[in-house]
Amino acid sequence: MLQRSIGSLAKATGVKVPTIRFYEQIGLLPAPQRTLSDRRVYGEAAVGRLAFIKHARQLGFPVEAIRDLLRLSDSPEQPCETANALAAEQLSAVRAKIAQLQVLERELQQMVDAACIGEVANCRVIEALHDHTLCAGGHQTERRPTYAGL
Amino acid sequence: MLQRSIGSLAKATGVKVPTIRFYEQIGLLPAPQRTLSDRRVYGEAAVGRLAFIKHARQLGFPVEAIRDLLRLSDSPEQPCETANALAAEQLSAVRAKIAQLQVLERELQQMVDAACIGEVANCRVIEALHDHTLCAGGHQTERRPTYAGL
DNA sequence: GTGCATCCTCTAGCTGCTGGAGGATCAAGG
DNA sequence: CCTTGATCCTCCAGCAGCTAGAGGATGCAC
Repeated sequence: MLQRSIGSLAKATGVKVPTIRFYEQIGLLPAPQRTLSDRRVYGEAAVGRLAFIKHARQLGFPVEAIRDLLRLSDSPEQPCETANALAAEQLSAVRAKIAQLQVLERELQQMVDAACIGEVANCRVIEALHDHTLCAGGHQTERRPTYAGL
Repeated sequence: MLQRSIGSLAKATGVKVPTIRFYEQIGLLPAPQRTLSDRRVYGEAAVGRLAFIKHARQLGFPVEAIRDLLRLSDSPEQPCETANALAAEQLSAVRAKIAQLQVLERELQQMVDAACIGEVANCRVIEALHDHTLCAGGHQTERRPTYAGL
């Protein structure tokens, strides 16, 4: 069977070497075997697992959710409701983020549309930032996002 | 003129006390006067400045951009092109983020639509994460975003 | 005077990596 | 055999933008 160094695994998956070590450290990737000189040696399974992680991260799943998804993936006889729930949760987090950004987009658009040519004293952008009442006021404070960093 | 404690300023602006101290530390807010017992004392100007910062943060402006905007706001005889440019830059950053999230939204939607009822072995969600070719592949790795954290 | 709120500084933690220091090891060329 | 450069190791610091806690000093009302 094929054995890989960490650099080879990095090339195969497009995940950087320090990131792979980081995933091992936080327990997303199992600690691999080592050579006599303490170098990590990976089998083919690691490629699949790391690709899974990478894909999930690209979709914005937080690490804790990926941990759950990997556990599920490792035990295929389990019911898959949890996986569905995690995906649904992530979807709604993404949608919430989009909606929030669209509010910002509208307000920024207004600022940019009203852009002045003169001095800062008459600048609409600065003015709008000073006077919150000029905007729709729809943007949120958004502390402690419930789910993903995104 | 009205003098405020840090707690009062926090209440007046909706910005938390440690955050105010943090803004002072990174130089967004000037260091205020102190009482004999070393407590911070703010004037009314601080309310306006902090509200400005809060609003800009809500709009997703990164701290460095806010620093620039505050400098501009402090010297109203300057031309306001920089302010316009910062707003435009922020707008395009927000738009880019929205576009990226919409790609994720579509892919997650597909996953959720295909959600299975049985075991993980047949779970579409897990399968989609394993097999990148099942999705549009449009999502980016998005390392080192050029502008805002958002 | 007693108790609680508020303030102070300092430090560490959050997420998800990224990069560097300082050193060991490996493989290839001369 | 020796050198060179790539790769590997561990550990630690840093990014953004806060947030929270320790441990202690005041302030104020009853």
